[in-house]
Amino acid sequence: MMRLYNTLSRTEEPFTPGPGNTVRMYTCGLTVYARGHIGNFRSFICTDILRRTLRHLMEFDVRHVMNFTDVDDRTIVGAQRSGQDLRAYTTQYVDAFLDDARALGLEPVEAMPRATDPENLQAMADLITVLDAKGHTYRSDGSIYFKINTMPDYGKLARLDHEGMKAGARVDADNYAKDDARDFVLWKATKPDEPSWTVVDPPGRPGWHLECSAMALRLLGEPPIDIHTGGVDLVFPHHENEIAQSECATGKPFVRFWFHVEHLNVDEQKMSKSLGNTYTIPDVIAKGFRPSAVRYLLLSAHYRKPLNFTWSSLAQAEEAMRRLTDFLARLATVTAEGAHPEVGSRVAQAQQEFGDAMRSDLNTAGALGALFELVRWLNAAIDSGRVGRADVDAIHEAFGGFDRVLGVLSLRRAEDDQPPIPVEEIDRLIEERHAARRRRDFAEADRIRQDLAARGVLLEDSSSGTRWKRK
RNA sequence: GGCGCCGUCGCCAAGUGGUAAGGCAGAGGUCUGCAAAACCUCCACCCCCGGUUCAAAUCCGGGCGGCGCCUCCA
Repeated sequence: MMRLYNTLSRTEEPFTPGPGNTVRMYTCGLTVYARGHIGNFRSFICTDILRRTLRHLMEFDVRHVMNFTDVDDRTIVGAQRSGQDLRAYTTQYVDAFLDDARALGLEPVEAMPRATDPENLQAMADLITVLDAKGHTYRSDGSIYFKINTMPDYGKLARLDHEGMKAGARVDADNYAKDDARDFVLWKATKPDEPSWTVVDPPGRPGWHLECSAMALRLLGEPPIDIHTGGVDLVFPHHENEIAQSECATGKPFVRFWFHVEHLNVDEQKMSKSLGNTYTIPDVIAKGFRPSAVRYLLLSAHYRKPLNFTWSSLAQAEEAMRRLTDFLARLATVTAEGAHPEVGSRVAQAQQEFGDAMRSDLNTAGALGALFELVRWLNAAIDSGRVGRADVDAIHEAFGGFDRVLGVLSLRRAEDDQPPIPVEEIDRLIEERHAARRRRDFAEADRIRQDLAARGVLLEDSSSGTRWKRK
């Protein structure tokens, strides 16, 4: 049994899918007005870990939808400024997202709808029609609003009370058009030079919250869906309003589990574009780090805790990964035949600990702890000759299982498979160095190693030969 | 003002009632042509003050400090 924290109840609850063995989940994806930064990707990576745990550890089927918000104030302004059509403008950021997602090892999801896809706009129009019929809407200045006071339990997710909002002294700047400051727009009136769609009367463009409800209900079927994910900043108003629209339209609970990922901070402050403290994957690569290290760092802390990003912690992640990959590479040096029962039982113990940690509300740090303890034990066993080829097969299988959940070792391996120097040249230089060492010309041997190191390839000698790795 | 998250070794980070996982960095050793890698040893009374308990980092109360949301935001 897996336990998962549910924002709706503010407690950890046992998780099982709804009817059948299929988990239906929805993730609020990126607004494609700019390249996503690693703060955005923290939430996507944590969601990916959730997805992988459900699939590969719990062995559920998963139907996972992650959307792109490709129409809002920022995308419209961006498109206008660049003189591009909205679709063309947003597509470049969709593509950039897909590149970054691949670099970070995100599993492809079952559907990635865009808000402006015709079938999604139609779904939004249908939702408005139902909400109209049930008396949850009103029109004002060409926009269509959702009327909060038609929903008795509005606010159950964020648990904000009206009094608190009033005392906050910060009120919506354009609430003059609304009956109640808390009412939100379903369908926005557009200015003459803005993109507009006619599926709804009056023509206009989608409100942000409406998109997600429409796409989730269209692509995931009968509510309630099992899990809905996003960053903590989406709890209010976005997710609260999704609940309002969806539940008032369908008359059923919208979502069973709300999964929210805490922020990635920089200098103890939220990483966000408005603060100008963001880093993208290309930024990280330009600094000499690898996407796998970013993935490792972002998954190494619990998803419900704030994580402060520093270049130093990224470097630490890089080193931690190196320990794991060095160990896996070392397995190739084991040549003895046979199997050792105590290796098998130690591996099984680690698998148990790993699974227990992940099932406990995705305790990735605890799971990594189990992994490193196993690595130390196995390294010692190899040192003393207590590991055979048959054990190595079992070890590889176990690590394959760990990595189907973490998705970081294979990512690292894929990066390592693309060394800065052609493999044939590395092999040739290693051979030359061997020759030099055989004639005890250590000056030449060291020169070759230093030359390779300067070009990003490190050599390690051992009794079973020399192996290379990327710096 | 309301709703939340958080404060554990130099750094990162688990643990949420029985006396502190793991990673990085550091010190000493083993191994080694050198260098790595690996292994061994060492390295924390858990923000403060009360309380509950045989027993608290872990529960309760009160502080102090950091952050987020309440307005577009992963």
